[in-house]
Amino acid sequence: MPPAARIPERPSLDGLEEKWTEVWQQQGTYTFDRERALEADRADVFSIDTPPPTASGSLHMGHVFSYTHTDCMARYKRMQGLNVFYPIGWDDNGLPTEKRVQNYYGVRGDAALHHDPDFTPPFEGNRTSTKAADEVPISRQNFIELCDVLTVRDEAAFESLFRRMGFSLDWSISYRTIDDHSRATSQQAFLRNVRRGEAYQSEAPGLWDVTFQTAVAQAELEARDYPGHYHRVAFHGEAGPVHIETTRPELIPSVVALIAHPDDERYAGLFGSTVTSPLFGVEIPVVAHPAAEIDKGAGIAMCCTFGDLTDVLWWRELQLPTRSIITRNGRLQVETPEWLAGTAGEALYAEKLSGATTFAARTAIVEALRESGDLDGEPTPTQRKANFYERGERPLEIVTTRQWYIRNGGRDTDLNAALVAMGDGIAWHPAFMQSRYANWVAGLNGDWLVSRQRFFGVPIPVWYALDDEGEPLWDNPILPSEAELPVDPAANPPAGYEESQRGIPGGFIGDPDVLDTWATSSLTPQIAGGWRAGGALGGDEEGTSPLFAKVFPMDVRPQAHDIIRTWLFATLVRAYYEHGSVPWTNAAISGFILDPDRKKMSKSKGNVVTPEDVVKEHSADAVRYWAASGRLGTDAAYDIGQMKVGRRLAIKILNASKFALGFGEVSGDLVDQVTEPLDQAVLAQLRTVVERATAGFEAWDYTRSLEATEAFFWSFCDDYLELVKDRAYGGRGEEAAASARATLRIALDVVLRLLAPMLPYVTEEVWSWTHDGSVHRAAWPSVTELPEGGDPAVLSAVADALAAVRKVKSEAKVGMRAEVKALTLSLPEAHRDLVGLGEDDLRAAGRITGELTFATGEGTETVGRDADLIPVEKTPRPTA
RNA sequence: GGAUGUGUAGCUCAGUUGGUUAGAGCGUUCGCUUCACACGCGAGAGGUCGGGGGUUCGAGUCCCUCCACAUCCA
Repeated sequence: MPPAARIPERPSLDGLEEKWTEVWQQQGTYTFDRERALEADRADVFSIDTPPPTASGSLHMGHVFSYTHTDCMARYKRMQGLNVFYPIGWDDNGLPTEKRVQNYYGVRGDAALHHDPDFTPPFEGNRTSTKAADEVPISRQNFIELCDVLTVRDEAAFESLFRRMGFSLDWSISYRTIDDHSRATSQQAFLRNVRRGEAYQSEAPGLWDVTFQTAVAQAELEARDYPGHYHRVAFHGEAGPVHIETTRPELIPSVVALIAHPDDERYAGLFGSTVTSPLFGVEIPVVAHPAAEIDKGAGIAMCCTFGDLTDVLWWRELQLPTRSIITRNGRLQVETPEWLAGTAGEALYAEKLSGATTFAARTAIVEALRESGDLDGEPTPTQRKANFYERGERPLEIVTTRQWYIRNGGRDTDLNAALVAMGDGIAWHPAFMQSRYANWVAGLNGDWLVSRQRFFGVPIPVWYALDDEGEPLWDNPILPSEAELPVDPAANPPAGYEESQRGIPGGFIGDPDVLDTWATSSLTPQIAGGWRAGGALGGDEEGTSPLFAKVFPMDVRPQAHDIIRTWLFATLVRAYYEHGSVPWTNAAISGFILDPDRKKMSKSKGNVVTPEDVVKEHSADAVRYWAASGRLGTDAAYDIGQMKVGRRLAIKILNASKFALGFGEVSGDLVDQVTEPLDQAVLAQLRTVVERATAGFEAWDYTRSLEATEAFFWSFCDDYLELVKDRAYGGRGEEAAASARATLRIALDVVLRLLAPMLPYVTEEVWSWTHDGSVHRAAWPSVTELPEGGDPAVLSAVADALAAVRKVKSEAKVGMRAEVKALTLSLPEAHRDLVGLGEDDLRAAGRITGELTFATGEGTETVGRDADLIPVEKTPRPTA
């Protein structure tokens, strides 16, 4: 079909997204070529460790922003001829999903309940109450089933948006972090960590969220201001009372020492002596430790097991006894602690503290302190920093539990240094992001806690044998073989046991916990790449898929900077252990989206806009244009204006292309037909544009590439197209017309390809008018396809002259169609011959019908004067 | 308090190793029905480059210092 027949009468952006999304899917435009990858070198593949979005409800502009950045690079690499491996995953396991399921269905997981095969949830997204008390407790398995249902539904909505945005993902390579393959991969990696000693279990005090009833890792912490009161409380020493100030008087029953700074002369005399606690009369030592802050409160602190992380530090370094009273549900333990037996406070504990919340216990203790006279003055309000789980609303408690850890350099300086050094094996975009990484790793102070007391996660693949007393043999966990994976120790017995032996002496128990979400998502390169064969990549191989070596280490990890400490770091740790290499050779770090007031967009601030509406209103190309205007590492403003600019650019591409292709057929070798100096000049300019656009992408700076092409395209439309219009219509003979038509076709062909990574829809539409294949599979433009020679200065000189003509008309307030009967152009000496080379085009574009004289002017500007203008006769508008 | 980044026109941003008169888009003002496009076209106004000091023949760019903002970590 000739182009003329394919070009629509009135080109429009409407419907392009539906049309091309469908075509791309049918034709497998973005399909990774597995066979080719297996036969070719690793360098033939460009593999992307796509961030799996958390499928917990809604997408935000940050997704659209960051995924567009990656997609621009993916499309560039594809046009460079690389076999692009661009999988898509969904991070559906973990607490966000559980919370969403809890709220959506009005249910709560309860490990003590049994599976109900006929269970119907009480609500379906129509819940009016959000009170925990109104949630129906259901079994672990029922809860997981609901998680599965809802995540699949959410993922479908995500997919629809991602397709509409034109992300060139290979939808046939997909995974969910909770699917069989991901669970097996995660468990396999964890078991290898266990067998090599990189993972271990430990019973230790750790941060605990009493709302979610789960342990929390350092990376999930958030320090927040939390209001409280300082209580000045007297401890009793031989030489009189010692006053401490505490915000947590309810922990007085668990006090194990009073601690002051070794240089603090106020307390020097007390070090080595003992005091007794108020109300309870427990004898405790007064000791020195440099972590005590001289200028904080009274300068002497009570160390409890455990009020905060400093208590843990003192307890460990000073080898203090353990007197824990806070339990996993955040309440004080019911039994009166043994160290209080026979004390004055034994009755107080039994009557007022047993099973109390920390809040109630505080009230009871303060009241008792008042009565006993140990409270000095009234409590004074204070703001203190308290540790919160990032998704929690109550301060974390510290509870001693048995948990699994993966060594991450937090307790081992050699390992720490090795992991920091791993950052050198990655090209960071932008480079300064590496210091954020190094900073975080160097500041770690504990290993990575991976046990989570939750439901919708990858089960820790471990059982424990029970001795004759029914006590677990913690030190010899029973591990499954890799062939058995995935396993669920809570549902199935280990090899050699019957399910009937669960929980009875001589039998076994399963580890009840699941792995931290990051412990699975830190393996996305392995999951997507087939480190453990199977899954999305298919294949019946055992062990590792042969494809893995062709995609790993991957070429790029795209992500935002807030999760360098979590996702990026964790992925590095796992690759270091399993492969001794970096997981990817580039890290492309996107910034955040800020609202017009420069505040980070977030749900809690209520300033979130939904991408679905934005895309519908402005078009995918327009939204992509906005996103591509944001450089890696730079926070960007949510800017509708920029989207409108993008939309205008897309429409301009449609209209200018229709025009440029509409002058008639071209045939034969186009390059040979370019004979006019002005035409050679525009192609010479275009050579520079190709170089700059390519250099931009090579430096991971798609924005620079876009700017270079866009600037060329606008002046191409405003100046070149106007200049050659008349000639292209045939105004000066067939050969001169052919030169213009060939040039327009050549230039458009190049420009469309240069813009294709950012504006996939409009470029594909226009490309289809003159080509059969997809522009997204076309070769990235090269300077060698453009004719050599040509002087770009010819075009700029003629364009300057045309601008001078326009200015004359504009200042005379006449239309651009006004005829010029006479004009003098004052211009730099060097421009005169250049303008002469395009004088006929200049005359046509400027409607210069009379005498045109040139004068040598000062400076570099071209100025028109002594103009004799004849305005166009205004024909009366037909009255309607 | 520490780390990292940012500060250029009313707004959003470019400005590569120091080198003519600091650029673009949006917005604004004026003008134009121009046979691809009024979702368009043309022309204009608008900046002591956060403050101060220094190096240099020359600084938006390099050094010092201060200020403000942002993110992460204490």
